[in-house]
Order: sequence, then C-alpha cells, then structure tokens
Amino acid sequence: MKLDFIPVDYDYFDFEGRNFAKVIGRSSNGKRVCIIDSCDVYFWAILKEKISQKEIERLSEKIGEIQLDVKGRRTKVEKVELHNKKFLGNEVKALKIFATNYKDLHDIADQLGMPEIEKRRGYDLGFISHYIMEKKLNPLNWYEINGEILNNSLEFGGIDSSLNVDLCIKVDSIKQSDKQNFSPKVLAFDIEADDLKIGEGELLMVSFISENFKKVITWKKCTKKLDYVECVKDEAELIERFVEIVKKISPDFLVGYFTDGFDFPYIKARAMKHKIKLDIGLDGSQPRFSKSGVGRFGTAKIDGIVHIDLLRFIETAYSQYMQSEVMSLNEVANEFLGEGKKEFEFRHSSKIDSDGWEKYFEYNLHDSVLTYKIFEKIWPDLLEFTRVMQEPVFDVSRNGMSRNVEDYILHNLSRFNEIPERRPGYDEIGERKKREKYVGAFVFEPTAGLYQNLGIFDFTSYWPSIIVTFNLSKSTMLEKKEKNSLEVDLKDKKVYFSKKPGFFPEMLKEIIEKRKKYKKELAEKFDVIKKARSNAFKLLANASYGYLGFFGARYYCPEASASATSISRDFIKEIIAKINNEGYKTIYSDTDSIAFLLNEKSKQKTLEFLKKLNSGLPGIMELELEDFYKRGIWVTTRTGEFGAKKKYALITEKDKLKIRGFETVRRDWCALAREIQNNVLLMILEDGDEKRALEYLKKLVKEVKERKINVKKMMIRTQLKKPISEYKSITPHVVAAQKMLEKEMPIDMGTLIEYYIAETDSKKKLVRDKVKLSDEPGEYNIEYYLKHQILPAVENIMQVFNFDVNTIIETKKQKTLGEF
DNA sequence: GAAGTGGATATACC
DNA sequence: ACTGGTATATCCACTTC
Repeated sequence: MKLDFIPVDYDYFDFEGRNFAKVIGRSSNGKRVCIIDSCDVYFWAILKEKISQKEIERLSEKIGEIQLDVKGRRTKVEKVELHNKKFLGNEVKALKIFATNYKDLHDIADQLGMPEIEKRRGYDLGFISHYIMEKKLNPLNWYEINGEILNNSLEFGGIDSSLNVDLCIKVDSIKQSDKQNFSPKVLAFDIEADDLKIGEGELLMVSFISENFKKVITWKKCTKKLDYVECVKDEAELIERFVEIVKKISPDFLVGYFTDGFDFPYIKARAMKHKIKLDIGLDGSQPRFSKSGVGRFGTAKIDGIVHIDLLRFIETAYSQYMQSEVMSLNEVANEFLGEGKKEFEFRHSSKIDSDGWEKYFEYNLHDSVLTYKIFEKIWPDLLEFTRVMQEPVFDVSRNGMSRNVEDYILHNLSRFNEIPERRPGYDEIGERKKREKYVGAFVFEPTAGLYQNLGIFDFTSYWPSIIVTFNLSKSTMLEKKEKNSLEVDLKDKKVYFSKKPGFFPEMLKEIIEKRKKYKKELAEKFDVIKKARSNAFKLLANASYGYLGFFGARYYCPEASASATSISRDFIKEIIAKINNEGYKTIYSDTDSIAFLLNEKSKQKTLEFLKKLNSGLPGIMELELEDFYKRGIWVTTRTGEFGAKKKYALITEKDKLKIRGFETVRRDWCALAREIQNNVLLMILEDGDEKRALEYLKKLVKEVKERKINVKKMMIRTQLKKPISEYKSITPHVVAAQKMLEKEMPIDMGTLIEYYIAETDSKKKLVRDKVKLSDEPGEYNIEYYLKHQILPAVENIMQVFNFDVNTIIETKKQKTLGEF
C-alpha cells in the first residue's frame, strides 16, 4: 500500500513494552489516515577523554548488560554503539545506548555513574520530538508512505478498530513528496454561559462554523426565525449535541478563541456535573487537560483532532506588531478582518426577552464566524511556523518564542553531528534566576528641543548580526584565551569566543539568509506562504538573542548575551562619532538606531555616506536608512533635568507621524489626555511652532472645566499583573479590581481594569479613594484630570517653547504656586 | 500634617 | 517561568521634622 500523507497530529502508545508513534493526518484524496510507526530509542553517554579502546569495550559490555525493573516494567539496554560525535562543538567519543522504551532512558541514564562517563545526554526530548528527528516525518509536510493496511487486525492490540479514521497503516518506508497544498478541515466554535466563572453557570448555547455549516444549539429558549438555531431539551442534551457535532464533522482543527482558558474548562465542568463523556477524540477518549505552570492556563488536547486556541498563537506571533492594546476577540478581529463582534448587552438568561435571545444567538454565531475567519487568515503563518520548528502544530501554536528557538535548534542539530544539551533542572534554573543583570544596550541622552530635517539610520537585525559576525554562543565560548580568539571585556571578567563557526551562530546565519531570500522573492512576486515563512524566520532571528540569556534555555549563555550588548555599544558609539565627524549632528540613539540632523546636507549625500559606513562594517552587519523626517521633537523628563530617553515624535515630509514612548501610545492613560497630546504633537510638528497647539489646548482645558467631556474619555485602563491578594501597594487599579470582585465580576490576572477618578467628598486625599468603575454613575474629577492627566501629557512638550502650561490649567492650588 | 524619598507597579522602546 | 535589558512615570508607603 502506497499513499500520499500529511501528518497533522502526533501521539504515541506502548505495545508489548515498545513505543509506537500514532500519527493522524490526511491522504491526498482527503481521507483521514492514521499511521503507526516506530523508531530506535536511545540516548548518549559522552566519554571522558583518553579512555582506551579496551576500556570502552569493557564499558560497553557492562552497559549492555543493564537490566531494570522500573514502574512495573522489566527493561534492558538493547544495544550499545560507539560514535564520533560533537558536543557543544567539541569532538567527543560517545556511546549510543539503545533501550526498549523511551520512558526508561532516564532510569538507565541514572545507572551510568561510571567514572569513564563524562555526561549523559539526549534522554529528555520527549518521544514525539525524538520520533520526528529520527524518522524525519515533519508535521504538515507531504510524504509518500509505504506500508501495510491494518484491517481490524489484532496487531497493536487492535488499535485500528478503536480509531475513528478511514485508514490505518503500519509504516514500512517514508519518502518526502513534492506536494505542497493542504486545505485542512476546520471547525470553529464558541460557547455562551450565564456565569463567567468556570463551571458556575449554565451553558446556554454553543455555536459552530465550518465550510458550508453553521449552527447554534440552545435549550433555554427556542426560535423558528433563525434557521441555524437548533433546540434541545436541556443543558445535558446540549453537551451531548456538542460531542455529536464534533464527531460528525471530525475536523483536522477544532478552533476557538481563549478556549484553553474558558470554553473547554467550562464544557468539561458542566459535562462532569451531568456525568456526560466528552468522547470527541478519534480513539474515543476525552480531551486531556494539562495545567502548565503557575498562573498560566492549561491546555485541552484531543486525540487526533488538533485543538487550536487562537489567542495563544496570536500572543506569541503577532501581538508585538499589533496596534490593538487588548487581545480580545473583538479587537483582534477588528485588526485582522476589519470587522468586530456583534453588539450585545449581556444580562442573565432569566432576564432576556425573545428578541434578546435572537440577538444572543446571532452574537454567539458571529463569534464563531470571526474565529473561523481569523484562523483562515493566520493559517499560512501557523503552517510555516510548524514546518520551520518541526514540532506538532498543537505545541507550536501554544509555545512561546524561546521554545520555538529551542525546537528549531534541536531539530537541526543532526546536521552538525551534535548531541543535544540537556534542559536545566529545577536547581539550575534557580541559580540562573539569581544571576545579576548584565549591561544592555546604549541609549543616547537627547537634548530637549524641536529639530528640523533629520535622518535615521538603523542596523538591520542588530542582535542576530552581532551573534553571527562574532560567533557568540555557549558552544563557541572558550575556557581561556586562544590564538585568534575574540576577547570581550565584560564588567567583572574577560570572556573569549572561538573563530571556528559554532552551530548556533551558523543556524542563525541560515535563518537570516533564508529570511532575506524569501523577502527578495516576495518583492518580485507576492506569495502568502513565502510571506509567512519569511515572517517565521524573522521572529526566530529576533528571539535568538533573548534566548541566550533566558534561564530556561538548554543553550543558556549569559556571557554571549553580555558580549553581544557590549559589542553593540561599541559599534553604535563608533557610528555616532563617524556621523558627527562627517558634519551631521546626532540627536538621539537607542540600541540600533541613530537620529541625526542633516545640517544642510542632501539626502543623496547622506545615502552615499551610509554606503561608506557600511563598507567599514564586519561580517553580516549592515546599517540602513530608516527614513528622513521633516521635524522631530524631544522633551525633558518630568523633573526637567534631562532630555528624556525613549520618548520622541517625528513627522515625515508627507506628514506621517511616528510617536514613541509618549502618553499617547500608553494604554494606562485616559483617552482624553492621549488625544490632546497626540493633537498637540501633530500641530507642533506640522507647523514648526506652538501657536495653534496652544489655542487648541486652551479650548480643551476650558471644556474639561465646564464638564463638557464625556466621562468615557476619562476611563483609565490598567492591567492586573497578579492575583489581587499579592499586591503590596494598593493602587487605584487594585481598588477598582476589589470593587469588581464585590460585584462578582470575573477578574483574573491579565484582566484590564477600567475605572475613572470621580468627584467625592473632599476629606479623602488619595487617588484610590476617588476610584469609580466605568459603569458607576458619577462625575469626573476636574482637578485630577487637569493636574494628573492633561498637564503631565503636555507640560514637557510646551516647555520646549518655554511655555508653562500651569498658567492655563489654573486650579485653585496651582494659583498660589503660580505667584512665585 | 506637609514634604521628601524609595518601592511597587505598569507600560513602553528596542 | 515560559526570550533580554533600558527607561519613564505614577501612586502608595513610609520617614522626617
């Protein structure tokens, strides 16, 4: 039997003591296929230097005789081989120790306390990762599979008869295929419930969207007006229908939004209450819920069907580039699709009239529609991320960038003949976390002022280009100085790096080259998959520097991180000096970018100068023009003593604004202050003086004093970063959160708390005593908003023109101060 | 009880 | 705990006189 196959979901099982991979995917004619395969399981014992051949033979024999009785399983070492390998770039002799079951590797490794053995590695990868590395059956790529159909055979304990697939195949051989296209079957869903606390209310309805399929199932209230609404008897029947529909559609991907944290835990809790089995897995199993880490939400994994929680992937892959300040379905849908959620005013189901129910059904269905559409939009990225990281899409969609970097490294090690480094243990992580911060990037202190005609240069992929050019990594760091090695002087010690290219910088170099290649091809002809691939490589490169300094990294090397920042400071300062020497004037610089005054020099000349600068840069380091700007403004800090860093605004000749750091771009300031500041900046940068901005400001201050501003514009939004009880300092947003708790509103860490500062009786002095929730009636506190929102937002901007904004704010107290 | 200061907290920049 | 360091700013908590 031969067929084209694309692996989608990976799992494994034990049969007669051995591990078997059970991979679910599709054939080219759209059939649901399961393949069963096995691979060698082994780990490495790295030998100490200067061990004689005879000693190795004796050791191998001894290891080969190891037998264990663990976890109710008798196991033994099956085979031992000697290999020439590399570990952290060094040539080593290592024993490849084969076992029957992957789960035994750790226990066997524990038996290897022999003095000839230096290190034990490669037993902590997880069977699926190990299988993918061994057999190169990469997720979401097409293969030609040769094998034997299991037709209700008793092999593997009759696994195929209990699996709801079209075909089950025992693999003989795997060959790469050229096929590219894959359109998965997708089912999006969303639930509504009365109480937002998990499992504490009733499930009211569930909506589904798939290709040519839409449905809302409900039991509270029935309607004949909407043809997609299906009515059932009660909540128990609703859950049973949910199970039936997932089984009937049997999608490759079951997609939701925040479904790891809300929908699945909710359905599980309600199903348990009614004693209903959520047997939606292809093998008839219920979703497996795993808790991952403290405070973080767990995951819901379904056998054979990949559950995707869009929120998770969006947070890692997109959030840093998104405009939206919150990652709710509404905001994300607006940004991705230009379309938000349907309007619906929530109330308890007992208080909804029949019109209300119809609106509720539409609302619920539309959430699934948005979820489905967002999935379609991000699918190319998810596909390419998975192909690049070579881990199952379930994991890739949930992993953070550090994990992605590590997966990429692990799956590419074999090309370098490298044995994988181990994951740090609990104690080691503890030690690493105690490490003092190393010195980071250089930030130039600007002089406050309004400037004309600026240019900005910046380094392309600064960190990756430094790591590659100077060969920085754990494996290239030397014990001591060697001939031709690079010496970096860190604050408390000197470190050295070999010139011999290491696998980490080499991989990074490949990543950058691939990114460049796809980007170039994209410029010639747009292609959504290439765009996604280019993006995956870009994010991977950007995260690689942070990975080196991350305490959880296998290839953790803070010395390499510190060296990268040290080198970065040297280069940026050198370029600043060269720019100034050429007759330009540096105004500002942060990490990898430099803003300078053109000083009557032409753009043409500036670009030629850039070329000259580039010719002096080593390796793959490259400086490019970010843009030219008509005007730019830098302000002082609030104390007025220094030019403020990380806060500036620029405008191009085409009047395009670029604002950084100002309150305008901070979500924890009220909309009014942000709007005023934004307009003031725009007017000043457009005109080159403050006159128009000043008139505008006076007008707005008057409106605030006359209470003409809608209280909606006064809302301050601040995120809860930890459980309320853990706050040592009771700030306004904590008070607001406490008020929400009293009202039984669901709050969690991560919730964005919305409140305003209201007029209250004058005895209370602290800001937090004047906090009111967004829906609480009250009047905004004029003095607070003038003095603590508007004034700070514009004070330092106007100071550039020697204008004191206090003179137009003029609250009672300010007057007495103003007399000085 | 006003004034000053350090710590806790949130968010942005790169 | 789930990439890194640098920086600003607010408001509370506490000390001091």
